[in-house]
Amino acid sequence: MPGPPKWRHRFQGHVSRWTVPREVILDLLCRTSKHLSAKEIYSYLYKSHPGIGMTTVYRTLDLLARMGLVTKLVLGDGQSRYEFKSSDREKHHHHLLCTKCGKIIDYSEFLDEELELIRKTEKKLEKKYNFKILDHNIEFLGLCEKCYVFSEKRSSNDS
Amino acid sequence: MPGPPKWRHRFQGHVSRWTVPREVILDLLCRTSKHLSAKEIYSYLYKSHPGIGMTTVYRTLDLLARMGLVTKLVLGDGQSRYEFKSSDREKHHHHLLCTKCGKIIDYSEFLDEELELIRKTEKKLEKKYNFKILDHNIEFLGLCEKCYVFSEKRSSNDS
DNA sequence: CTTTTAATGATAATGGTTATCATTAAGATA
DNA sequence: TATCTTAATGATAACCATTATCATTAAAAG
Ligand SMILES: [Mn+2]
Ligand SMILES: [Mn+2]
Ligand SMILES: [Zn+2]
Ligand SMILES: [Zn+2]
Repeated sequence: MPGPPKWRHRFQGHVSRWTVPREVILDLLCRTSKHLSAKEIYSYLYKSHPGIGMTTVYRTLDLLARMGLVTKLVLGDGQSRYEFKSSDREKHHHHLLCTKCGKIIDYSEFLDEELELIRKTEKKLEKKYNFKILDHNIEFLGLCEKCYVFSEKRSSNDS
Repeated sequence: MPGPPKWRHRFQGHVSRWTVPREVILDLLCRTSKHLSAKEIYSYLYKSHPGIGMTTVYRTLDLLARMGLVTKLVLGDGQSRYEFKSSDREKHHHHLLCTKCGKIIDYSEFLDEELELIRKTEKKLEKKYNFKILDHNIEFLGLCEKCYVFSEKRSSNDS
């Protein structure tokens, strides 16, 4: 337990020991806005903590996800990605996903209306399907700016 | 090309040959409302067409997805799932996903308001992020009826 | 029917994730 | 602070969905 156990209090009731890998992985995720894969996290931490193994990265990410501190994104590119899940509503966001290059854009504008409708829909769905709704995913798929202009050039050349 | 080539016309411009595996896989998907994995499709077809290999199932599903006839669902349970994507708007739907048992519920009620808001949001996002939106995913995560009552029993026993 | 070659399918390879298990170290105790 | 208990770790192997290879097959054109 070297350094200030910045996140220890969060672990009450979830696990019995607050360890270096857990501190460091959570700390990395809360400092970045990127959507990191396990391997990327491993590679990044290797510089400062070469002792941490891949297995522990996976186990810790799974733990953090179960605790609700981290969101696991499964986007179909072969590896899961993880992002810190801030508790304050300001940072709640949804995603734009480029199906060509994999780019991920967070957006949090226009959410007020969106979330209001979601609440209403959730209530109706919970009642109709006897389903306890705990979270939602909203993502828009398409082409980012770069990929779009590229595909336009191609289709004009293919004439 | 045994039997009526029910789907052949759809392939114009996409591929040069309309084959038995393609016909049979697409036919299976359009007849079921389930969300089938590649292995499930392979197993099912094995009864009537033992010659079709797993590789072809994967290749065909990928083709159908690129053609827009099928939707690929990546839900994080280790295998992708596929469902027929009807062109008529009546059958457009979103999903309720049970994070405990993996159950998938299609819902198409309450979509009018939802889709209207989506259109508006899409326009704003396309403008702001120079992003060409082609599709959307909306899913609600939680516990299905069975898994919810089970978790309630457990927590009351744990007192 | 013959030809062309897109498409197939048996097989091996890939790669992300998980299971094993001996070792380590967090936190409790004295 | 030194010692103890055992949760947690990490090296390694195993798992398994998906993809790559390549010889063979069969759509469909002539
Ligand atoms: Mn994000
Ligand atoms: Mn569905
Ligand atoms: Zn892109
Ligand atoms: Zn369930």
